[in-house]
Amino acid sequence: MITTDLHPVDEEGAQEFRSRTSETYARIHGDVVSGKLKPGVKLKIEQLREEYDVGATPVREALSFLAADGLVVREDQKGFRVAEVSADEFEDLLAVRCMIEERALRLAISRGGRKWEEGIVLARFRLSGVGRIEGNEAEWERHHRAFHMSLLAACGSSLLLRLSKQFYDENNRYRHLSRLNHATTRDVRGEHEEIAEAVLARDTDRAVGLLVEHYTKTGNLLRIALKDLATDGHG
Amino acid sequence: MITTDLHPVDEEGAQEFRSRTSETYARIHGDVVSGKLKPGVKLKIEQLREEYDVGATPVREALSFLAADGLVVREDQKGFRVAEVSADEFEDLLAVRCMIEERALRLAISRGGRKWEEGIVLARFRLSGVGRIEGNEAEWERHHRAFHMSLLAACGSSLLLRLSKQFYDENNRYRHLSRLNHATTRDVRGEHEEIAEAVLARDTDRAVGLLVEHYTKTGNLLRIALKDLATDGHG
DNA sequence: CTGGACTAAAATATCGATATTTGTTGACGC
DNA sequence: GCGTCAACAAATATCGATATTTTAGTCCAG
Repeated sequence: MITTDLHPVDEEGAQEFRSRTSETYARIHGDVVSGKLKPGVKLKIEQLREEYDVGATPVREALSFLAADGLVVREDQKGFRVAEVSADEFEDLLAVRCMIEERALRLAISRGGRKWEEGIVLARFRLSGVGRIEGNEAEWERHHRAFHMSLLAACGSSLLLRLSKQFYDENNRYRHLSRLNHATTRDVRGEHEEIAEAVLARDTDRAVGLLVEHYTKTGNLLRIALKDLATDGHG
Repeated sequence: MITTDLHPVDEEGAQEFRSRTSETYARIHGDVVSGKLKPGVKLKIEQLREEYDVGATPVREALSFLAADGLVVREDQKGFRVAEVSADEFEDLLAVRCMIEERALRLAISRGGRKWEEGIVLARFRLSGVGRIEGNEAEWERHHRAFHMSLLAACGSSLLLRLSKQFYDENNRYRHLSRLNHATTRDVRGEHEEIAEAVLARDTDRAVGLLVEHYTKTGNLLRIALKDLATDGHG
């Protein structure tokens, strides 16, 4: 297992953290992904120190980790800032993500066993259960991430899983920044059902096709929203 | 540009660092990749502090960054240690790396222009110039990395480039750990020439085939060496 | 012996303070 | 005016010291 426990929660939320650094990492990570911390914003240590009520060391450590993740950019002697977004970067991300997840999904379908199937069923059930009524946003987000990861869980490659999670989060940031409601725009729930069915039926090509289409559809919407963001978002 | 300047040198070596953190990161990174710091060993802050003559903060920041890179593992309240290696992890790495580089190479060949070609020619020349006589190891390593990256440089995807570099380094660690001499075992120089020729001739399929074969060959040797490492390396 | 609980030592994680660097403002000379 | 440079202010990077947690060792009860 290459990954470190600094990474955000995978399944159940509301864990307790064993270090200030982990907690601070999770919080900043969440704030960047959710768009609360906007692209390009300067991340002043003193400010974050106060915001999260913690010392400078955990803040700097969390930011260092985030920098390697790609969500934050560091420049020596000039501190940290939230990574910029752009249409080009997004295209790049989407394409690489599709490639990674396709591979992971194919492997998972060929290798996955009973336990993997049950994980998908469970994740699908949870996701379908929580409507996106306001207040449940966070919970829906968590279940949505868990669902998508459950599909790949049995791929047998910790590297592919790590990358899938990382890119999921990065893509998610774009979605939030575009204020794209996701669930309201299309029949996302239906798409999830379809994907889950295809996967569980071991219909590999169909599953991959649906998954990539799922991402591409969102991508197309994001692409449009990004243009607006680029034009009026300067300020 | 998502990457941060903490990453190790890409082209010319012997740069000066603008912060203790960068320098410490580069040094630890080098020591892990070169195998001087062996898999599983505990990275005690105090010890590193002394070794690199630097405070605790830069050390911890560098380690946090390395943890996200995957070269180091962190466990809350238990500090850092060098990431373990295993045959399985290596297979995983090799497979993902081939996929990533294949994509990057195809894109580079289709998109690359005059400048990209010149970069390859230059890198090939430099690599061929420095024989692997003892003492030149470091220089050869640098040119070798630069050569492989020059092939992909024009792929147009900063993400693919970032991943390629990361996986190159990780693969390189396995090579060093296996004490595989690389250059002596096969006609590696010839392979590099062949690859460069195919790439410059824009013979995409051949280039990809050669590159993947190049990695796979090394992989096969590493696989053997790894078994030995696993059996007698316990100590 | 064996195992659990307590103690001492080591190492981590964290804070508060300081030195260095960068950014900014405004006076001065051209 | 306009660029330049110096002093000041802000922020970063870094250190040294402290609190907390883990680890190792030891002693006794069973």
